[in-house]
Amino acid sequence: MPTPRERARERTLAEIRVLAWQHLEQEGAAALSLRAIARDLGVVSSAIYRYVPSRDDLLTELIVEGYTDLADQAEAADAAAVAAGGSGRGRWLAIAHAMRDWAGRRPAAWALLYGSPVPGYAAPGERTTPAGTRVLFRLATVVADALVAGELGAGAVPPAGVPDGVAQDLLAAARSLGVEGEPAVVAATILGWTSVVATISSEVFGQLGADTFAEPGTWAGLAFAVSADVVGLRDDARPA
Amino acid sequence: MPTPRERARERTLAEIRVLAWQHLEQEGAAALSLRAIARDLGVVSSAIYRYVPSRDDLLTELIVEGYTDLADQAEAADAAAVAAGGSGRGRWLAIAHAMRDWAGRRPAAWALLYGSPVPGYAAPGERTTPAGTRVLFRLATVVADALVAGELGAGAVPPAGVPDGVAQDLLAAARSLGVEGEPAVVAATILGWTSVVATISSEVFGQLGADTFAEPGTWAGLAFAVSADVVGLRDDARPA
DNA sequence: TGTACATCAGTGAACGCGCGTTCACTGATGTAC
DNA sequence: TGTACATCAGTGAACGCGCGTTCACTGATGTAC
Repeated sequence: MPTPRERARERTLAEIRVLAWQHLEQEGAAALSLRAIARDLGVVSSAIYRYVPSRDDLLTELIVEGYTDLADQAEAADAAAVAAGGSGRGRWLAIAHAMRDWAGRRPAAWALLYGSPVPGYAAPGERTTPAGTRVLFRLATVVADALVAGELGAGAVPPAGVPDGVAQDLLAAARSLGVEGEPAVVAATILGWTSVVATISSEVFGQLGADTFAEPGTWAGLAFAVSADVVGLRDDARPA
Repeated sequence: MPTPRERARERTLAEIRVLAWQHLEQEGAAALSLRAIARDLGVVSSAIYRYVPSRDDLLTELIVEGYTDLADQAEAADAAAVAAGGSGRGRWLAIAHAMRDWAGRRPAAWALLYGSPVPGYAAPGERTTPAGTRVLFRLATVVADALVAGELGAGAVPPAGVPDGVAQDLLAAARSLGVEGEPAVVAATILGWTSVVATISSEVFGQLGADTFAEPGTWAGLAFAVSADVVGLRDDARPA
């Protein structure tokens, strides 16, 4: 049973995280400041150091939290698709849309994870990688399941099209995620994932021009469908 | 004929731009500081204001310069491909590789153009858009030329796959670039371009894990080839 | 060619702001006897 | 149940740093007569 003091500490820590995310959403990662958080917390600036070792450490924690939240959403969407009897393509699209929804709700969090690096800060890989690879791992699982189920058609990467060196690297990368697969399939999965991330980023960062699409969701849907094609995930309704 | 004073001014302005790029390359856009530039210029901080109206204005100038330099490279690569009798696919790949080379040489410049937005700064579209759309325009031209030459096979976007609303938006966007085309072709072009940009960004920003690929260039080559497939640019040697 | 005036680059001080982090301290909460 | 001590949240002052921008100024360079 936690003591009152411990519960107060937990509450304060949670509030710090909430405030940190608010600042991040409003001013971006580079502007995240412990002093500003202390101000909002109604506490003198040095008091923050009772809860957070340093600014960079807080940033790392937020990154891990962001990856975790995103992955939770993506996995929940996938689980729902599986429960509804969705095909591999359906699962892929469900994950992509869940990622996009998340990014739309938390644009600065998306920028923190998939935007340009924060100047003067290097994320410690050993803390961020486990959470950071969860979504890609799930997508790889979807593809692996589709392969087993015989749902995987020809993707955009011909088996003979993967140079030897790249094939080696792909197999190693896949193995480090705990999945196995043909180099061409792994390559197509990574390309598809890159394409999903890029579609979302271009929308969140406004790179296509903010007013190009009246309904960005429709455009994203088209882009996601193409990413599924690239991977080779055909639907029953749309055989290869 | 420029007076000596005018020439000195030009030289100082040029030196300011060089120093600004150096700082950008080293610390990122958010850390770009007029005071630091003045220091490097060997001049008191306020003297910068004889040359630059404000920090944000300098940033805008650098963005335009970056887009311009990138587009120059891309167009030169395309022109060389044309001169060498390259196919549409060859031209597309030449442009993609030129973009990647440029990004490799100037990673911070790439981040400035295609990374997450600089906090607290909003680029004035009327100054950046003309330079910013040149590369996409060139790619669209390549696709249009390939269509005329009968080189354009089926892309990843089926003509019936483009929802009406999106088709409208695509035609409008294409027209604003000064090109015409079927919605499906325009959509595929934008998707291909997005994919090229994403491939380069993931490499420059280290999103795939810095050490995933022993030869990142080979991976990029594969990704670019797939992007050309998405657009429908088949080679003589690799018919659809 | 020489002089009077205008232009302009660069100076130095200042304003007001923000930041991360350390340190000795007060005073309340929790714990062991 | 009461007392003595340890733990810990929060204070307030300080260090040393950086930033953008303004302003009155000096002194050299350029121009018109």
